Amino acid sequence: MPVRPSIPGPTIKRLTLYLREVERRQMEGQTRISSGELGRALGLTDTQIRKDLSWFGQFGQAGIGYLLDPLSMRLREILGKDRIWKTAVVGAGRLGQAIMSYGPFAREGFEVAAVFDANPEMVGREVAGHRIHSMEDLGTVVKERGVLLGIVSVPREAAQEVADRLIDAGVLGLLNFAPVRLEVGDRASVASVDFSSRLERLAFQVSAGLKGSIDGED
Amino acid sequence: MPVRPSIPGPTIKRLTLYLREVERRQMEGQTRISSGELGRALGLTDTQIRKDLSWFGQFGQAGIGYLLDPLSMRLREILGKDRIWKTAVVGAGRLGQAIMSYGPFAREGFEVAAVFDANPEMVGREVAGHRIHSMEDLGTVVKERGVLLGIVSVPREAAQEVADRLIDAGVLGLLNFAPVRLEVGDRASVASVDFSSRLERLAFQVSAGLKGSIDGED
DNA sequence: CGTTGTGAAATGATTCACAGCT
DNA sequence: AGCTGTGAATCATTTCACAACG
Repeated sequence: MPVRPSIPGPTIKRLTLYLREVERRQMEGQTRISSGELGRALGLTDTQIRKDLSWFGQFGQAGIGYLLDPLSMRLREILGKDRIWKTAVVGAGRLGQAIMSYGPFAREGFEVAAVFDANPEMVGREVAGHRIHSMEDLGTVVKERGVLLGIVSVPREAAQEVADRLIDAGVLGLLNFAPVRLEVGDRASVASVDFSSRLERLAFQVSAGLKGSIDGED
Repeated sequence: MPVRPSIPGPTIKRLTLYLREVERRQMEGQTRISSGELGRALGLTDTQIRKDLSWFGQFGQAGIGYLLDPLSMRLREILGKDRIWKTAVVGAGRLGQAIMSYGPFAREGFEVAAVFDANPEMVGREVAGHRIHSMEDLGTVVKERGVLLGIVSVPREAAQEVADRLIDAGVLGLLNFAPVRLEVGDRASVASVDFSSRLERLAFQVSAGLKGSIDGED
């Protein structure tokens, strides 16, 4: 993985979108695509796409475009999707359940390897094919199964402690759904999904009369 | 709402975090805060916070900091949280249910005013205190109840059609959970929560050995 | 020709540095 | 002394413009 200067965050985000679109088109039997066509599908400019890809070498053919097979393979490799990521879901409430049963999850190279919940009534039950473990077993189960990523879907108050325990057990990355900043120092990577911040920003956009998609962030 | 030049997207995102932190401290009885203290809590610099706030006038007191009461009031006003936003949830699967029963939702000025699902077995049932309506009734119910925001928690394939129907019914903003770009032209505002893109970016961060929080986007 | 790849220019956002208020 | 508000400088990202290629 030759990544000399550091790749812009926004580029990484778009790479995930390229891969998704490319894979969809592969399934439909398409074999090539130009940066212009891909851009139209995703609401981006052709230049942006070529610039993003140029960070990782040259995969296109001038006058033709990109072949989908090598492109998707390279994107998977860049994004670390050429392996299976074992994840632990902590918090088996409605959100945790929604995440576990999210269809694309498994197909996209992520495996729910363990599920934990603090509620004694949940422990032992099965949700979406996964047996729920007690929080007390978190350390041992996470280590035993070689879990690398943790999904934090617990209430705000419990999030930091869950993060600490996951990291102590050897987890390298956390996906945080709680509305707090997790303090992890340099012990792990953190990404957040902040549902209510997003909703608030939507309300702002509407108030301000801004129309169209305004993602980019978060 | 005096907003002359256009406010940076990242600023708006941070404003939602400021408001959240300020409100928490208000509940704890605190009455003032400096940009430095707020920054420390949120992992941001003091300068950044002052610059963000400066887009909306001057609320601070040199030598003292910011008074929490006027600050939170002004932030709510800026973000459009000085009113109740009626929302419709379309798709009452596990994700839709998780959203509806999300505690902070109501407290934060958003009201679930209607819920719809395409599955006939769901229609008529109650989830988290909300009666599920048939998709056929979407247009009439949304209009009747004056719904302004739509939450799209349906499978990818159905998302665009749901978006179109919500917009036709008068909805001004969409919060999209499906992994597609919704095409809305200038008929509405869209914000997306892209769970799998986030997870993929987390995997990338871990592969690349990048530590610490890396949000910002999405 | 249509399309890629990429330096150079333009735009956007953050950080610096400091004047000014309490 | 402690802190805000802000223009100027820096840094990051996007867009432009165009040479090179099939």
